[in-house]
Amino acid sequence: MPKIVDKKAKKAEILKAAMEVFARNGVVKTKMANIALAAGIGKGTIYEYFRSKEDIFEEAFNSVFSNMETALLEALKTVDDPEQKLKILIDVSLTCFIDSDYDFTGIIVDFWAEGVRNKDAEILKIIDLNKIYKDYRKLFSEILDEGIQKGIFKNIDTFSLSAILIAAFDGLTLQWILNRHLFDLRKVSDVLLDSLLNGIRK
Amino acid sequence: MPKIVDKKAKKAEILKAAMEVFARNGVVKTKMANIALAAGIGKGTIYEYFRSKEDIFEEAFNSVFSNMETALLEALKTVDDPEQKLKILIDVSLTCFIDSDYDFTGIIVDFWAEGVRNKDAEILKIIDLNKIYKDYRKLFSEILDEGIQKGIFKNIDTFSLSAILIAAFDGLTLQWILNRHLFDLRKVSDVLLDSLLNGIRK
Amino acid sequence: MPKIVDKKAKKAEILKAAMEVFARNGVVKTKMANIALAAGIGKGTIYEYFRSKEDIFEEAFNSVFSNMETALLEALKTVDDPEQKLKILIDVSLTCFIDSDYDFTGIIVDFWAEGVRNKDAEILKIIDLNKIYKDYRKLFSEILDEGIQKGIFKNIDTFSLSAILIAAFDGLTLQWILNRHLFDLRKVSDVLLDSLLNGIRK
Amino acid sequence: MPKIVDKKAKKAEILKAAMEVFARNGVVKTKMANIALAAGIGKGTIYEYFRSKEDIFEEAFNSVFSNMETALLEALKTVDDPEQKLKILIDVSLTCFIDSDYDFTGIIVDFWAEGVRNKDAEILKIIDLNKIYKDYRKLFSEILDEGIQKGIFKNIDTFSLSAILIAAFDGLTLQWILNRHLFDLRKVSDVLLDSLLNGIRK
DNA sequence: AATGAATGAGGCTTCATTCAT
DNA sequence: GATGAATGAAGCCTCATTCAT
Repeated sequence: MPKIVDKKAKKAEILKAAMEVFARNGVVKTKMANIALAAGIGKGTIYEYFRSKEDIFEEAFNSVFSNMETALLEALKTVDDPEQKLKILIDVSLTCFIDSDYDFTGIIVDFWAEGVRNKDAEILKIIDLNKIYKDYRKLFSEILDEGIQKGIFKNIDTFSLSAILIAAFDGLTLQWILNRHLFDLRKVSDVLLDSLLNGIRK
Repeated sequence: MPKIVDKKAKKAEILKAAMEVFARNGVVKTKMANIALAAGIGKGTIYEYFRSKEDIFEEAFNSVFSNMETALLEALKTVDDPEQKLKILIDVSLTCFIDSDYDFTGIIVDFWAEGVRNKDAEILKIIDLNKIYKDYRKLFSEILDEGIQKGIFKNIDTFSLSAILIAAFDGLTLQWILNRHLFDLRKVSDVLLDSLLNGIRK
Repeated sequence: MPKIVDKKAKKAEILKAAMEVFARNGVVKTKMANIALAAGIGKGTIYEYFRSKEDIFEEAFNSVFSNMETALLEALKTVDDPEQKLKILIDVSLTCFIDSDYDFTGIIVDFWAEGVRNKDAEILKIIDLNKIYKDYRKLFSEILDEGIQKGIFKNIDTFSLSAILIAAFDGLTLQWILNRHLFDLRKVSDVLLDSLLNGIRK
Repeated sequence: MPKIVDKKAKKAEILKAAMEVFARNGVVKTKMANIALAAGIGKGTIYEYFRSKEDIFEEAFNSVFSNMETALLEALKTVDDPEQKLKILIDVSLTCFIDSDYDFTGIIVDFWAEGVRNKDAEILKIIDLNKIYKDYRKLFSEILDEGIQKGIFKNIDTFSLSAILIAAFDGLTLQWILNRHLFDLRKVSDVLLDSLLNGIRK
């Protein structure tokens, strides 16, 4: 009988190793040999679990964002108040970036770079950053709409506000990545949300 | 009698060609041959003006941000009112992104990705995105401070506000890059600035 | 009590599977994994019966030609008349090519290619196409000699005639492999043999 | 000014080197490194002249057969008599095989093997052995038809005869490749043609 | 000064073979 | 005996850089 291996677990292990290397060196500069070394396996073994380097990237990408989405939707179920929902949305998003097992903030910028560059290419179907932002904006605007319906928020342009809100958090994260000692991302984010809520509360 | 060549002009020409290709294809996917073709010269000639591909990237990076800084400082001289200064700051920044001779929004994300990744490396001295953001925040916060001093603005945390403002513009630009038909970047930016000014005006 | 396996039978099974895949895809393009799959066993198991891929090829090669030789010799026993013997020789040869359980005409060309290339190498002892042709020519020329002795055939150069006869059948088979709808190999072969017999009969 | 190179000549040089290695080791077993070594250039240089290994194979293939066809058609112009034409056809064909600058009999079998295997694949358009045989048969049958029309030959099945004739020469060449000392290919070929002509002359 | 032909280090991927179970 | 997970040697190809002209 052959060695029994939990293929799923091992694949996840390799993926984790790959993402660590991606985060450290960037996707393009990451060599299959690096991933193999990081995963403690041979180069060839990677191909037992992934078809290609691009395949790894794709799975890493999907993993990050689907994990995030799952976490977001899960967390949203726990509360009912729109203001609380917004707070949760930001909190969970930040947790994904900051408190992850390993540091994958760096990888996100790479994903951005790759996603932006490939916005017209065929990879678009795989790494469709545009769709991800669309979904993310929808998540925000639905909460804002709900708040308006419930009479909590003023009658604001929820689309623009969602875009701006997401933009601000993205941008803050970027600056924070560059120098984590400069400010407490969570606190500044809270300030941002509070200012926003102050501005839109009836 | 040797051929007389304006070395500086030719170098600038090559750099411009390089940035066009960078913008179109991304830094990593850009080959020296592409740059040579775009510049209408031979591959070897590039090395008469640049030491390496990385050297070109470095100069491109510096060129973008020093040009932007020059443009910003120049424009700021023309007005006195802090609110006008903020408006100008946004306006010129956007112009750099949107209305440039050639589209270099894509290149920016590459710069981000490269800058973020190299935050700990020795290239840091060359591609020091952290410093660039620091300078940029300073530019904003000085205007905000000026407004506070002049009694126009409330007594706000100018550091955080600068960071948030820049963040929002960065993030909006990113979303806009991904789908330019989604919104008018200039208009949404105006909305953002107006909301901000409304919130901080005395 | 260890599992009892008829090693010979299983080896033959694997060989058969290998030859099917060889015939379908060519020797070089055939992977050990393909053979294992076709044989319904694990990759590792192949190595319980064969030392290497080359070993399989060698056994396949020998199997084809020794089977053919056995079949030829067996069939020759049933008749006495030289003309009938020639007819049988052709008939059985064609049967080996055409009516085999599985199509192994393709594999033959591979054998040719490999045999020709290795005519000077040490594999020569194993895949000695030259010897095979020698034996085959001998088979023909002995029948022709017998015919001459019996006064049925003219006093011809039996060596050359054997070579030419075999050559013609090989070549026809090749053309037929390339386009089986072009002609009926068996009929054209009959025509060839008839013409020959007409030419050499006393 | 850069080094001036006769690209066509160099490409031909590389192709020649490649064919020598193909002939020696077989197409599949030939590595780009072997070709580079044989051509006295670096591995990378090959790619300045050929797109891929397959491209080299294709050009080699076409070169062999188009050269042969050119030589055949050229030679046929010099004579008028159908019998002479057949003699010339055989003579030039053999010259291509035997007296070539370098030994490319081996490569032919590889081409056969490759052509036969790929008879259903997309390479078919490139290495269409079937078409080559068709053309070759046409060449023969037109001469035979001409002979019939001129009243020199009996009213024979020219298609089958062409196929058989080509087959016999192919097959003889194969046996001769395996052991060149066994017989004089040219003499046996003459014998074959003479027998044939004897059989079909009115 | 300018060039582009030449290169080889280095990357991705394949696959025959091994070996722990 | 049987297996298939693991492997690394080896192959194809790319491309930044060099250098002879």
